Amino acid sequence: MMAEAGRDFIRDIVQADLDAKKHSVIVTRFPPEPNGYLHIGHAKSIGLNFGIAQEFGGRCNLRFDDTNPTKEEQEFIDSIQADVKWLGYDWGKNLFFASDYFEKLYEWAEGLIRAGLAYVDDQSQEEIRQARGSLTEPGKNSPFRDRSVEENLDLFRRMKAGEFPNGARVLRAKIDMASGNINLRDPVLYRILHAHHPRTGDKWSIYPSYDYAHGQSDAIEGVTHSICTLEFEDHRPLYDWLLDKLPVPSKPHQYEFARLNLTYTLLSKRVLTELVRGGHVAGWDDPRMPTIAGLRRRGVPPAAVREFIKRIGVAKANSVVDVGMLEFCIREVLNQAAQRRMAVLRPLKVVIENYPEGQVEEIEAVNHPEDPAAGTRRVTFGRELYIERDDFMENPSKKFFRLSPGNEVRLRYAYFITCREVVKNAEGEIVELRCTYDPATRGGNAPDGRKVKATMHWLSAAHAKRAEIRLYNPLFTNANPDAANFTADLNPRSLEILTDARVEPDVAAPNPAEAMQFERQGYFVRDKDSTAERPVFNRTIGLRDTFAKEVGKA
RNA sequence: UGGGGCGUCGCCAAGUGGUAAGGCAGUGGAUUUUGAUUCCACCAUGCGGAGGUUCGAAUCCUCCCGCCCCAGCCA
Repeated sequence: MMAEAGRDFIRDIVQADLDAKKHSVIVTRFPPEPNGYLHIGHAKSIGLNFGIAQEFGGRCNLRFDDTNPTKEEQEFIDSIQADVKWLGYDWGKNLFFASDYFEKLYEWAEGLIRAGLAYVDDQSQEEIRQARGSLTEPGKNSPFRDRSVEENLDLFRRMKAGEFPNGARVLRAKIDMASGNINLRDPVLYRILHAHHPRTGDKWSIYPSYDYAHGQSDAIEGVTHSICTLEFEDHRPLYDWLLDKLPVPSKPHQYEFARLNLTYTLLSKRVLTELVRGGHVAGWDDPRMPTIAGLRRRGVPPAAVREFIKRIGVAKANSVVDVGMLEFCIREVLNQAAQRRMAVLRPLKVVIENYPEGQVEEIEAVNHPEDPAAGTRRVTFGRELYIERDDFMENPSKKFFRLSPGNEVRLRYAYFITCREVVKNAEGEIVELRCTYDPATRGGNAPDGRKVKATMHWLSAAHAKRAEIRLYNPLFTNANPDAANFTADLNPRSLEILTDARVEPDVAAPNPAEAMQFERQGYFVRDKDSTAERPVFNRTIGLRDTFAKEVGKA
């Protein structure tokens, strides 16, 4: 049932390299910058990198790309590790930081200067930008491009010593200001940043750029296949140039794949950060967020995320995956794993008129219809019950075969009941149903073989526990939300809170099973906001609902 | 209009010259004490377009069209 380990162009390359004996062991790495929480897009990269390491008997390093202290925080370093672990991946002892290599990177930079391949540029940021040219025009050489090695070395050392303010100078690679590839127009290797780094503190006042740090870090770690997203394709010539000029211990190769996009979802770090900062969601782990923390709190099992990652594949074409694909994977995993319980989200009282007042009985219910090993439990039946408001229609449409006046239905595991009377309040709202039951149908089958078209869930009014249930809908109303103006596409009904729901008593206990299916409703998990007197449940995902679809058509 | 990529079913995605995998969605049906699950069937004479090469082309060639990325001292 679970898909086989996928095959894709990157795995094909890895296999070919192995066949050609280019490497004895495959080394990959997942290199997040600790400037935010991980989201499902990162899960694709994690699944690819750790997956390849597993499948080909290699290893995958977790390396933090912490080269910009102005954006990075310990909180993110911690959350990222927790999220990768939760997804089910293990980097073992291979936890690294680009900042571990600052000393070596600096040494190599001096080497570049000595070789006449790098220079200190005194131009302002604006001047550098102007001189870079445009997409169609070549750039101009910096007036400082031909400084002597001695002067460059002196200046670079003083940059390191903290003698100059932020932005005063940069170290640039001397490549080609006329290159059609703008990344090769003397890219910045080091910038002055008087900033506190979460790991190196105030030791450094210059920091390497991504382009300078990344490939060299890969080389130091012996990474064989450095896998990143498409936007770095243009950086590969620079990646290779540096590896070629520097005395690195190994020669990694960079490969690029298309990042994940999902319908009704935005995955840019900028948008996610604004969603949190702007109070549009309750935090990085808000169950509506596409973050790993959000999915976890929502009740999505890690196996479902892994399954999803396998199913969507890896390619170079930009694409937008239907979020329905993720939902399918969640249901697939949960259907097998989740124990069944009954919960009434929007209660409607039912009084069984011919059931003896004060009488109560215990009825056996199975915990999982396809897994006898999950066992059974007892639910209490009595004269006063709650059923789902949606399960009753006073004037039923032709396709509605749940409860309606005069109609007989089955209460799951219990009895057949027939609706005899609808009780309304002064406003005309239905407040109670008077029904009768057939004692001969105990357990849910009629001895005379008579059939019923609907089976409904229910709860004893006296025994059910009150609970808060949170229903989640897509954060955006637009299948392809506008990242530049995302607030316009925000779904005002992304969160619906039901405060008067009822659940079986045991699910309200402090330590219920991880995920549960509330029968005929969907999959739910207990939320961390729960208290002893008020348990809270998140709806992870609803069940497939072809009836709702039918109603929608009409 | 410089450079780098990408275009195969509504959505993902295999395919690498021998006559279009698979999954999701959808549709029809069977089973069902969850309108769930499960099961079965259907769902691209067609591979962005036009030419060409070939016995044979999604795969090779030419031209064209469309989309994405790059002008941070972000990653």
